[in-house]
Amino acid sequence: MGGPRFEPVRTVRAYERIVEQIEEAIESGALGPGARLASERELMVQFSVSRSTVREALRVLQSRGLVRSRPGDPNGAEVLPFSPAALHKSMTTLARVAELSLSELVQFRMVLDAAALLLAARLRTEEQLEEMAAAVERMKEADRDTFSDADVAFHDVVARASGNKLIQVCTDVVRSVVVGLIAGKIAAAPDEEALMRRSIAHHEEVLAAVRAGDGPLAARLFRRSVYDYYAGYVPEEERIALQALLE
Amino acid sequence: MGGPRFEPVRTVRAYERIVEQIEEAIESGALGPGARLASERELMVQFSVSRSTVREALRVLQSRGLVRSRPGDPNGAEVLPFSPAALHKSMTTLARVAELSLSELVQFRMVLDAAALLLAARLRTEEQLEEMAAAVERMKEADRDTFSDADVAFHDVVARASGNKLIQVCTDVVRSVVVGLIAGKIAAAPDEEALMRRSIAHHEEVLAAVRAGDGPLAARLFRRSVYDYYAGYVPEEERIALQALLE
DNA sequence: CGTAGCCTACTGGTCCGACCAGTGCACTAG
DNA sequence: CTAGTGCACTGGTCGGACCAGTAGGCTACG
Repeated sequence: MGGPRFEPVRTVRAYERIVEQIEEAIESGALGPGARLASERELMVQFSVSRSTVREALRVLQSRGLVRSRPGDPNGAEVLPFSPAALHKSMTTLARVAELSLSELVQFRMVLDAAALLLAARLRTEEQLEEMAAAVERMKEADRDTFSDADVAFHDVVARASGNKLIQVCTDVVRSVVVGLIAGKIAAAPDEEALMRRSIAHHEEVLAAVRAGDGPLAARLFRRSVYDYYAGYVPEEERIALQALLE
Repeated sequence: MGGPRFEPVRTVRAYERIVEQIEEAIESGALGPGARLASERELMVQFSVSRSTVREALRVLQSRGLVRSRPGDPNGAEVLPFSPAALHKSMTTLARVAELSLSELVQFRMVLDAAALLLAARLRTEEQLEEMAAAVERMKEADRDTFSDADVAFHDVVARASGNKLIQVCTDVVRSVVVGLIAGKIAAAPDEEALMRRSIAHHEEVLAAVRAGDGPLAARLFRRSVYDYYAGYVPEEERIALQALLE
């Protein structure tokens, strides 16, 4: 004992090394969006591996949303601009295997969008205010199908105005996961017409608060709005958890 | 014109179909954690595809953190319990390619952990309060290396006490991404000793607020604590964005 | 001379068969 | 009965093959 300290060696697969290298090139910016990787047959020469190994690496990169392959493309795989698709996928998986309840997701949305409003109330530009107002107008004239589009547009502007890209992406992801979950239980929807009218009124109040620069008020109003909108979908015993965020 | 409406056909690759099927089995619970998939050679019979195709599907599932393969394992791939590893990976990628600033990440942490505190102040059990207290005690006796472990432990209990698994996972992910980013610029660290003392004092105040059931106070104190701790790492022009959350 | 259409040289998707280095278990030799 | 060995599997990697696409050059026709 007391000899040289050996470290356990971690056998690392060939395809993982390839993933690491290409990933590094993309994340460091050496390969920007739109750039092309060499063809699989050329990559197998560059990496000195077989095509199977190259392909397994590309599959991983593709599942992470970093590249895309198209058959017949004379160039190799294309480097994609970042998209929250992978984040969305992970969160959807989380929602299913961890059995996330709707109330947990709605809670999360209340937290994130409220934070976005808090920041947006301070940092929004005049132009963004106009965009928000336009979105609310569209909500008024919308029917059942286009209503949520306008709703999304409103909150998208808010998220952008927050100046925090992470908040922007996450609000987007969470919102779509919630919508996906709601879609499954649309049958249980209460009176939609009344919900829409109420939601519009709330949005106008929120917009006014943002315009006035009162972030805390906007956040508070928004949480109330979300609660009102989703409470009908949430089992009664879970509503208490949502109310905890209303204060 | 006016003929039957045709929909564009999306060519779907064989390995994607396999991914879908296995994914569905896992997410629906038909295959729980610890369950074993058949061996690759058997799967290629079941799906009527070649082993390459099976392997590409498994690579994708593996990169999503759903299964793990080990060479020599007499059973097939193992179904893993959900881990936020995939979520973590996606967010790290986002941080790099979207060039997330440290302040954006810290901001996100302020928002999420504050929300966790807000909920925990209402829902925490006596036992969890004791865990939090124990973590703070460990912070007092810790040196530079173990300090952040105790810090993490404290906030982990809080996140658990919030009763929201999504918040729990996301706080964890964001925290480790922040730590990973900080580690790169540890050279720029200000006086750590003073930071630690101050952080401990703040944690005690937060704990007291949680014990008293005053969520808003706990959240406010926490945001201040995070700000004090990280402000030194953040470029001056970005601090304003953080201060917006202090109110 | 210009252009419409074909043709070829690529691409990725899939399949097959093979070999290697591990692992676990049954079987055997002590 | 136990210790040790070998076998029958596993996944990882390789090489070659074929197919269905695509893009762009080339040819033949107007």
